[in-house]
Amino acid sequence: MEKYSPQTIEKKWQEVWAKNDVYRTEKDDSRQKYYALEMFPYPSGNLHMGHVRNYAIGDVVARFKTMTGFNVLHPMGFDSFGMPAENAAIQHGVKPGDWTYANIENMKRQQRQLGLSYDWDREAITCSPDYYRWTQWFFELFYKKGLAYKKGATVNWCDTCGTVLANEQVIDGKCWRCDSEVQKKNLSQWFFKITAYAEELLQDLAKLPGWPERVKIMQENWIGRSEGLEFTLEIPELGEKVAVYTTRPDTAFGVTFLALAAEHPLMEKICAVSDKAEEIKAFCERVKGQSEIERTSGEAEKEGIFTGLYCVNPFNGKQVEIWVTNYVLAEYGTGAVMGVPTEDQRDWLFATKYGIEKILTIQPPEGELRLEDMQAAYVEKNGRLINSGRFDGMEMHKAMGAIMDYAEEQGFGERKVNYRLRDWLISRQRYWGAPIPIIHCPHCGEVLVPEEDLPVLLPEKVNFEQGAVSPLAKCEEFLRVKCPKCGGEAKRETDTMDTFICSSWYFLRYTDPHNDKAPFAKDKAKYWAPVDQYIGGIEHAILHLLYSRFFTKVLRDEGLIDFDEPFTNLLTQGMVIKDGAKMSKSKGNVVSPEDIIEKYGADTARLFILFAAPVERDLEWSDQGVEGAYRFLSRVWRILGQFASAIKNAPTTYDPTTLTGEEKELRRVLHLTIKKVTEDVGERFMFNTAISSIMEMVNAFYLWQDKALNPALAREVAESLLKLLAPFAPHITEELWSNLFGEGSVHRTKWPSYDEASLTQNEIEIVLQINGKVRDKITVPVDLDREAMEKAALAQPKVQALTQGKNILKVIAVPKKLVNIVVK
RNA sequence: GCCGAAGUGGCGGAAUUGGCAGACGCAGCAGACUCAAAAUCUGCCGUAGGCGACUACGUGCCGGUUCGAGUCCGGCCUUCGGCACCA
Repeated sequence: MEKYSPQTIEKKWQEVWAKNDVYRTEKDDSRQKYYALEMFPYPSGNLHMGHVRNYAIGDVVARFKTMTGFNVLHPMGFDSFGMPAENAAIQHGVKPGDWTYANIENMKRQQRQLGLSYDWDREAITCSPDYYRWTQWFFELFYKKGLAYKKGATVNWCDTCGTVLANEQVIDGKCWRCDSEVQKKNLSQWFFKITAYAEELLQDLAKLPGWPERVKIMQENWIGRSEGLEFTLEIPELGEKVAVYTTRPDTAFGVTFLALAAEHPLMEKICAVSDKAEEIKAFCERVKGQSEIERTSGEAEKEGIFTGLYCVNPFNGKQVEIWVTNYVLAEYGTGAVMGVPTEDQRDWLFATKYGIEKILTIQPPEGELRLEDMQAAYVEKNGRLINSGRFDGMEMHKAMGAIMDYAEEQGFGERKVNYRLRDWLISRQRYWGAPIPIIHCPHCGEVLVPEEDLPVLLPEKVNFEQGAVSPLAKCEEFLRVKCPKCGGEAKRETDTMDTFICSSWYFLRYTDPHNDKAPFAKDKAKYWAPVDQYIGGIEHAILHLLYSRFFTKVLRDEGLIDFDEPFTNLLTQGMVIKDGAKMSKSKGNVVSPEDIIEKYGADTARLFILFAAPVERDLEWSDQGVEGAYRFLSRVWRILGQFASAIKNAPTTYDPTTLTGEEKELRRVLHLTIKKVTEDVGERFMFNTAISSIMEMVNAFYLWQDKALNPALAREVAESLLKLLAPFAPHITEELWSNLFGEGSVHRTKWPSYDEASLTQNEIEIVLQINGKVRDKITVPVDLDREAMEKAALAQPKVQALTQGKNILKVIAVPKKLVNIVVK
């Protein structure tokens, strides 16, 4: 027999599969669909192990679902706009498109080497004009629906990348991609109004039982809904009112100062009348210069400056000092906060530092708080009100409602729901993105590019010079355009779109990838979408998944699709770790998938990655573990080779009752394995235990290597073994299938079912415990009842010896499991 | 600080509903085969004590519930991930 040679057989079958188009999928209303999707990659140049893990998991799901009878959609594409392509252009003079497409070709080659069951005919590449035409079309849709708008904003600016970053893309004050310090800059920017869907994005998390709880919690926290009271305080000296938002209206009588953000709109008027105007201006400038991270860091010192002005607390008429501070954010709430030192720890620290008055307004249920003894604010949410006028003595939760009622009756406040979520800043001052299809006309203002003129193509001839301005803004040929409305000279918008927009709808494009009349046909999307199983890294738990959910809801409201949520089930895979740290070039612990494939083959790489850890947990890479996976596949190769001639000549059907006892046991193990693998793959996503049970079955098969085995049973074992292993190791199983059974592909066979009757055993080993400790084991008939079990247990010599002279208090018998004798 | 996840042999991990802790694999040890090595096959492999049948201990720590706890409850500790002055 020939030796197992993955290099030869893998290449051979990949060519056969490609030639015969075996993974091509078509809409078929007579069959139930299943949409399996892995997050598409950015074409950085090479696959890493994280990709391999992602695709291996997805491929098992897709192949398993195909074998169990579903019409499976399993596509792949590339999220191919983005900065690295532009950086390559700047640094090496390569065109971003050339660089990107070369990388795509290389990564596709590596994906093909893995033997993944993709329908490549459905490939979506976001930087292709056929694709971004529709990304622009969606922008126009959002614009027409009032969900895309422009506003001046203080934005996060990354000097290295020369672009604006969304708040969500700033990590620790640094650019999420290049890691350099983020600055503040004021620019006019395009936004998508995701906040219009805040409530639904929050509520609909309940419609996602197939999502990991932790992901839903992260999204919930990100949306950050709070209920509270917004009320206004008068500033008599200015003849103005200032609004504050609070989630603790019960503390409203304890307000002793008002804290304003440095960016607050009233600042100018305050400076006009304050005799400390210069100081205040200087303070505000300094605070604005600080990065958001500096201002919001937990360690940062709370700072402020008294404006010399006062406002009036409408609840008790008390005069309240107005301060400007560094710890109040302009973007959240109203940019002004009521300061209650006794019941908010930040306010406590601030008031203590600057000697501001403190008024205690809540007493805990037990004991008495005294201001002079307090070392920190009382932040517990229970107690009764004091120093709060008519609300004195009221339980605080009741008081919240009563105080809000009062504010609404008096007309100076109203209940309000606030969200932490901010609108999505989509403008990028970059070249390598989808151009925003807007024309700025001196007469007509903002004009959408007519639909028939889409796509707005990226110009080929552009200069890439290091600098902060987008190459598009310097490209005359792109810039100059006639106004579609009046025909006069006009200028194109030069901002491009955040790449998260491209990836917010790609799963819909896969359902109808070649459509040039629409982003997708409604009937095709209706058949295939939503995605049944989405698989990807936890790092996308918020941004990508939230944006895709937002897109889905807008498209649903437009009538393009008829479902609320894009991804019915979500699987978040763990990272691939080596030597205790995530694989990365800087740490020098990278293992190249191509090297592993070259040495052991794709089947080994896939099998190891799926066997070494449960999919949701981090996976520690082990070169020796890879060896083990290779040894296992070689074992399968050898044992099936050994039985090959017997299997080929064996009858296809037989009567299992004619088997010998030992043969029946082998058949029992086989059917037990079928049951286990079916459940582990189909219901639990426990691929590691599925593989281990296949290994156990192969071990049982191995015991027969030198013995005569019923050839029909050998055939049944071989057939089922290859089918069970096929989703994990598609090449070796296809080769062996072809060798043993001739025509047809193992991947087009029906998943094996198990014979319940074969699983039953006549006898079973049960455990005998005394006081919960295992003392003996006996073999009994499987259907023995409790009473007989007790009797059998008590008759055991060892049990008798150990219970001699002791009181038997109780005997617990659990059929098929154990007997526990409680003695004293 | 808040939220979330995890903690089991030398290592990765298993134990699905409260019922034999350590499946499967890796590493290690011994043997078979071989002139020899590799490959392969077989056996052993939690800790301590014992020649041994065996005994005691053992799932991060302390307590509880239960005939019985890795699993449930209460309180801690550690590690990892996310968020972090959100009013």
